[in-house]
Amino acid sequence: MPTSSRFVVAVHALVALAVSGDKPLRSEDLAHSASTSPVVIRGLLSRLSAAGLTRSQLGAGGGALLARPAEEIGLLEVYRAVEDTRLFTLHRTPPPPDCAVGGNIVGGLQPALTRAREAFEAELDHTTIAEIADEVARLGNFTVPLEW
Amino acid sequence: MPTSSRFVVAVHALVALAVSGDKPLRSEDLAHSASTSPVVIRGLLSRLSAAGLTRSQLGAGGGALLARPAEEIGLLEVYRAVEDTRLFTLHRTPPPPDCAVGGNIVGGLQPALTRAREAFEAELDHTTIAEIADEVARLGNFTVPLEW
DNA sequence: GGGGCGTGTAAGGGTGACGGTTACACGCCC
DNA sequence: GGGCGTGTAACCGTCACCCTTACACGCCCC
Repeated sequence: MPTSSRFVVAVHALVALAVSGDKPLRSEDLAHSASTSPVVIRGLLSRLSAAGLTRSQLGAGGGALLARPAEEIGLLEVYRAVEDTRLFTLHRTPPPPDCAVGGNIVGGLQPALTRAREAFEAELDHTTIAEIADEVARLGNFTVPLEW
Repeated sequence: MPTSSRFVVAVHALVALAVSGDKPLRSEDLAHSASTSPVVIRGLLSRLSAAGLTRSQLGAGGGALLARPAEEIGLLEVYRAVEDTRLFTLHRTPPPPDCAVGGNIVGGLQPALTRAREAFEAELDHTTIAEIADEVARLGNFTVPLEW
């Protein structure tokens, strides 16, 4: 399955906003930085602002800003805000309920799948946009906020 | 993205084989139990046998069998055997290296993504086909091996 | 030893999500 | 008020997934 690149691009955009500080960034700027199109970025920002992670300033000199300090934005929130797909996909058509295995496999398997998903999410929740931004600044040898 | 249902269907097939005991099951039987087609099942069995989890008996009365005790087959092995997609998809086209963020985001983000993937895989590795089979038998109120 | 059963694999088609593009209405700052 | 930038809809190309059909091969049973 092609999983979507939305999560990584959304983190990219949020890190760019964190690095930018108080200066709003246009969707065109973010699109250039992430090698995608402004419309895709605006679609992501639409979801992120609905989740309370960003806000937008209209008009000339406008653009996107973080709605909260980068230290308070965890990767799990970002993941949930932009990713539609589930970690596991069940049978395309449900198995027959009158089958000994088919009728009980979903119920029997679900707890294990849930545990794996929760372990995944808990680990994502441990990291914040600020940590990623700091690491990017360290790798790129620059300081936050960065003047473009 | 539609993620693939291969993992769940593969576990379904392996649980059916575990429940069946020594009696080989045809791809047609497994397909019926999982509400899919025999060709899809054979494609999964092909991957599972390549991974050393199942083996096949040709000819009349033939079918698929577990190559190892169900207690020794972990869900992570199954996942790796049949699933092609990655948990995270990076930018469709790589970000520009000369960008302060674009040039370092992948390197800065990778460790967090790896930790999440490893937590996910470690949790999957804790569960075996035998445990799922036991739970299915409990829910279905039957005993293993089951006569069909 | 031959007939038939069952596997393994390839090819083609339908479906759905994703990402890109174009287009356009609205709101806000200069 | 003019222009900048956002927000959203519509359309399209692409790709993985799953299903179906088809067929060659290997093995068991009679």
